[in-house]
Amino acid sequence: MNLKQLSHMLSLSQTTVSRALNGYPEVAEETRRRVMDAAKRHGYRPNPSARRLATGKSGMIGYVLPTGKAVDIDPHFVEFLSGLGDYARSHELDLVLSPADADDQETTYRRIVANRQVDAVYISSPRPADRRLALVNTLGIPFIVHGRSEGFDFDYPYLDIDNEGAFHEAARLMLQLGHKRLGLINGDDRETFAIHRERGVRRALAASGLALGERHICSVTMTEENGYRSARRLLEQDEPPTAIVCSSLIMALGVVRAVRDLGLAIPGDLSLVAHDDVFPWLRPENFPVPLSTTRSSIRLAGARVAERLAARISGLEEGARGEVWPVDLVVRGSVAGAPA
Amino acid sequence: MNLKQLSHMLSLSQTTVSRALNGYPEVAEETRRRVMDAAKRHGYRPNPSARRLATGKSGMIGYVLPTGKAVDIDPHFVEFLSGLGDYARSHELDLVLSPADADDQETTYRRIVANRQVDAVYISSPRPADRRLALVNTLGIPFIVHGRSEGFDFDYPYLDIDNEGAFHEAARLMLQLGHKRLGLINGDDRETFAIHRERGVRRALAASGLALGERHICSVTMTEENGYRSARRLLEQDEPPTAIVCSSLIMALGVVRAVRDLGLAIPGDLSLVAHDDVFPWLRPENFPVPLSTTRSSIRLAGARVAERLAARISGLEEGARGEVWPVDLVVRGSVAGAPA
DNA sequence: CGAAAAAGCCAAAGCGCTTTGGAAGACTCT
DNA sequence: AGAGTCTTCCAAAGCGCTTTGGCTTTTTCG
Repeated sequence: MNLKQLSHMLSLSQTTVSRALNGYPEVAEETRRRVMDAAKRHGYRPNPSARRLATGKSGMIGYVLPTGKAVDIDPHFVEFLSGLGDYARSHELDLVLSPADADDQETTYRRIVANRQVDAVYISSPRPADRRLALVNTLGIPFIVHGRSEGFDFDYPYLDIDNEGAFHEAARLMLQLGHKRLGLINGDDRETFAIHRERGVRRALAASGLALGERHICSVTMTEENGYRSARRLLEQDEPPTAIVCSSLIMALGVVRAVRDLGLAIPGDLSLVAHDDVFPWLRPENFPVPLSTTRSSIRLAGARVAERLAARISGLEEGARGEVWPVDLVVRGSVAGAPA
Repeated sequence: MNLKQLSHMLSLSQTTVSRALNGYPEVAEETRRRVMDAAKRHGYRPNPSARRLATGKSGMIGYVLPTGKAVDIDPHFVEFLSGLGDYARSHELDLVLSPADADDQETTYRRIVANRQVDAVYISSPRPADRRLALVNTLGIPFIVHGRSEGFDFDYPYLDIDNEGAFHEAARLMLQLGHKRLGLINGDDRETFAIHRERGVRRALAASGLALGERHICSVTMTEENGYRSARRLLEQDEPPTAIVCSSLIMALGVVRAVRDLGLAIPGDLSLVAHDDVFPWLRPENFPVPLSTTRSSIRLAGARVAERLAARISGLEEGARGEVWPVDLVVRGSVAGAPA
């Protein structure tokens, strides 16, 4: 059932039927009703390919997926996706993932924009002066960044959590408990979120006249194994930290294992806080010692990004609005006063 | 730069240029070269929307993503996606995720097929007599199932691992080590993979004249917490199992925690084997006691599914070929002889 | 050498929608 | 009543590609 058939059986022109369906004003109310009614009754749905060709709009949002033999997709992605999908579903938005060589995403961005394959894109895990950001900005496709970049002379729309504030609070808590030597097990410090977190910790320390030495920072991809290695590196030096702030629950697993291997105890010998993106399958309260966390649901962020993308596509949102969500600090059993 | 312009500057008809580019035979070799050359030089790329409208082919593969407030996307998905994307990239295939109400995916399948939004789809986590499978089968869109269903009177193309064989081997190993009481911590037993795994364990036990009682089976969604609860349930009964086979590494984390909470030891009091889908961020060799696993890379499966989908789209693969991958049994420190 | 077959190219008709530029009729206003 | 203004609808022109059917020109072969 296509427009031609439908308009023919209504004895109307395609023009009128099309306008009636798309809510244009120049069609009589009664006619519109007739059309809408017939469309529903016959289950007419405009062919998206045709509509796309005519309008250039696709009704889809895009994401360029970096891939490669050595590239692992972040497990956070799936949670973000849950939220995104949840919103997108209720608005009949589809998401197209365009896999790209991790080292050459530009080609892919250019392609999907030139081809008008999607109406908007989102960018995640941005770095300072991220080239993708500059690119989509000049390409002129609506977009939203999940996270933040730095060092641009233009503003851009983003959704981020207050990473600096969160880690500032976490570190401050440790300091208040009397800890003097803090360790930071961070994610890849080429990404802005990690930079912000480190900044937060440094700021808290500075306020107490302390500093964060190079040997008290680890910056690694967030795997259990790296959590373990980092913890050992931190804890096996002279004057090891008595408190650690860690960028992910998965790494925290490794930290806990290392602590145990070293014959230490949490929170007796080491206080631990980790960032929790709220995975359904791994919960901080279920750690051997319930884990204190800075918590922010990445899933909600996904939903919000979808919502804002939809708003941008339909012109409801404009400009470079940045949105920063506060982060909860949830204190559980894994923190205590500094050992004597 | 579109076809019209390109053909005009070559003084050829659109027909010829189109044919030259798409490898049709009725064009002279020299002409084809000229065309290809000019196309490359001017960076001509056919507009996919137009091509779609004309051919009905979209160059994308689809996946219907079940969503909902209470629906969690499986973390395995992201690994599968890595593989899929890796292959898709090299073939300029995009993946479109169509979010659907988890309780009504049929509408979405019908939509993407009717709209010809994608050339093929894949289905994951199938259940016995899975309705999605029957649906896409009748809708006539090329598809591949990742996993298997059961109870249909038609065959279908799939890629699955030998879940039954894997868990049969795992259980047999336990039996050979003298264990008499086995526990199974399985995934959701409405899904075929879980059924197959249970079947494998039962078969191994039966061969030794043993059976798997209801109280020795847990069937739960695969979270750390459920792993913990299941392990406690199994281990706190009279005559608890001395060996457990577990369906995922994530649950195994919970099992390990439970064992520790109960003051037991692995492998002294309990032998443990879990299935490993090969996540980059959680590795069995890094468990407190290196974990024995049945191992199969879900990422490779993703790549293979993409490959086969591409083959189906281009007509290279036909029929209902099923492909079952063997599973490695990797023995590490977490298994030992049954306690006296 | 002439007829038949093959090779090489093209004009034009779709694919199914949106949108432009009117046109006809109804209504308002002087 | 006639001019001007809305209102409501329509024919037709795209959007950029593929594909059908046909038309020349060249090659093949008895």
